[in-house]
Amino acid sequence: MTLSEEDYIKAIYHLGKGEQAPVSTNAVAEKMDTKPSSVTDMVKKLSEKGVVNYRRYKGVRLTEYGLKIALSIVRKHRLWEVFLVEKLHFSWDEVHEVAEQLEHVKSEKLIDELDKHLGFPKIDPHGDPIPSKEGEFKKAVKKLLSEVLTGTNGVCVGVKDSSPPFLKFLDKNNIALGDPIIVLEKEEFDGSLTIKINNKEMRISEQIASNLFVEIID
Amino acid sequence: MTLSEEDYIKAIYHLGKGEQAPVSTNAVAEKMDTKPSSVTDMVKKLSEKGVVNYRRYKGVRLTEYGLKIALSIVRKHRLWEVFLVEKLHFSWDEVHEVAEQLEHVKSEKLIDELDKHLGFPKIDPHGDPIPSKEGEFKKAVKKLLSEVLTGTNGVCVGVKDSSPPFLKFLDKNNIALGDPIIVLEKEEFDGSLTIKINNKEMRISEQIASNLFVEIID
DNA sequence: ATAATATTTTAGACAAATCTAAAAATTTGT
DNA sequence: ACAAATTTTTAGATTTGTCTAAAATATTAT
Ligand SMILES: [Mn+2]
Ligand SMILES: [Mn+2]
Ligand SMILES: [Mn+2]
Ligand SMILES: [Mn+2]
Repeated sequence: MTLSEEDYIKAIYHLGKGEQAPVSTNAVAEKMDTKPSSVTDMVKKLSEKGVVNYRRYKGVRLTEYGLKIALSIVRKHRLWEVFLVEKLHFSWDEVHEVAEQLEHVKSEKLIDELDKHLGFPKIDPHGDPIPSKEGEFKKAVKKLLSEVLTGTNGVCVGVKDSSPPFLKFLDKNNIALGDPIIVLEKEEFDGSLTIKINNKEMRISEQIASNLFVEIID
Repeated sequence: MTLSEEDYIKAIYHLGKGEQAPVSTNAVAEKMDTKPSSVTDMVKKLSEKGVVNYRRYKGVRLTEYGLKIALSIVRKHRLWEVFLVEKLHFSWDEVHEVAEQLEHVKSEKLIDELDKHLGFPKIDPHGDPIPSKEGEFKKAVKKLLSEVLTGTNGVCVGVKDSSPPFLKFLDKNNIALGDPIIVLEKEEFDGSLTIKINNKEMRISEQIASNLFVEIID
């Protein structure tokens, strides 16, 4: 696969939320920052190659083969992210752009040895699971902070939005993955929350809460 | 620069042996495994960009700007080679192909941190010097084993040919960089040498000797 | 010096990935 | 149900990097 094909496959995978729903041409175009006409062309090519199922006007979805490819790219992307943070002291908001390039390097040995070098990590710096060589990973049981009940006791385990601005916001407010969180109060009016994190009380907006994943502790 | 442009710049650099001599179209074509007509096209484009000086039928040479770019690519290539050998347990004959891809990843921080992570190495696994961030490196004082006098006492410091077959040959015969070498005898007839390496006597062909660099110890 | 040979460039074509503008199909609203 | 709005596809053009075949230039040998 070319670099471009790989990026399309990954976009279709992410938009398909696992694999199921067919993905619209416009959705892919938006995610890839291209025009819908370009997507149509590429999707036809990927269909020829057996990577996706496509019927015009009906959207596109990965085949089993396509899903395998997608998972191998995601695996590479996330392993490189771990490498950048753990070994090269990147912060979690700086890794995406570089991993976006590194994920396309072709060498099975490279990625296997990298995996070993990193101690076979199971999640990336944003809390997302790293697929195994065989494409397996357990979908974490996590919920958006905005959707849990008042009084919930949990641990911060991931971010939905992993753009630099959001991640920098979390850093600035001393919120990191692994931190225990208690939801003290939910404000009806604007959806904002009062939480206790690291033994410190703070108030966060609905927008923040709906981009933070927690694992509930009972 | 695009990936392709970068590979052309690197090829012109290597063929130019430092920088001086103008490089022929055919030489670049051979090294890049393309057709001379493709080289002409690319060289025109690089000339527009100020990367090379080119006058038709007269060959091509890097500008000062072009040399800077070449050195930064060579730096990346060799740092990645060190990484692969030191951290990921690649053997020295496996690294070139992968470094050929990794050298094109764009991120200044990435390469600076990698350099630090590796302890600021000065040479790559094949004994070639790694340019500094500023493009400086000292040209090692090394000679081809085939060109030293009988009785010379030296240390194996590099290879001219770094293709897998040659490197595997050296591995198989227990010849590694850093090994002390004494030239016991030179055979007039076929240019073969009798050497003492690691306290073991062995005979090597002219072809081998002309691809091994030694640093002479007086 | 000139002919033969080798090298290099030009002209024209092609595949990949993209774009714009217009046409076709689908979806939505009344 | 049908008009309007939206989405998607097609047609045709563009850029990058490549190729083949032919023409131009340079080099070599007699
Ligand atoms: Mn990518
Ligand atoms: Mn990530
Ligand atoms: Mn390369
Ligand atoms: Mn090397």
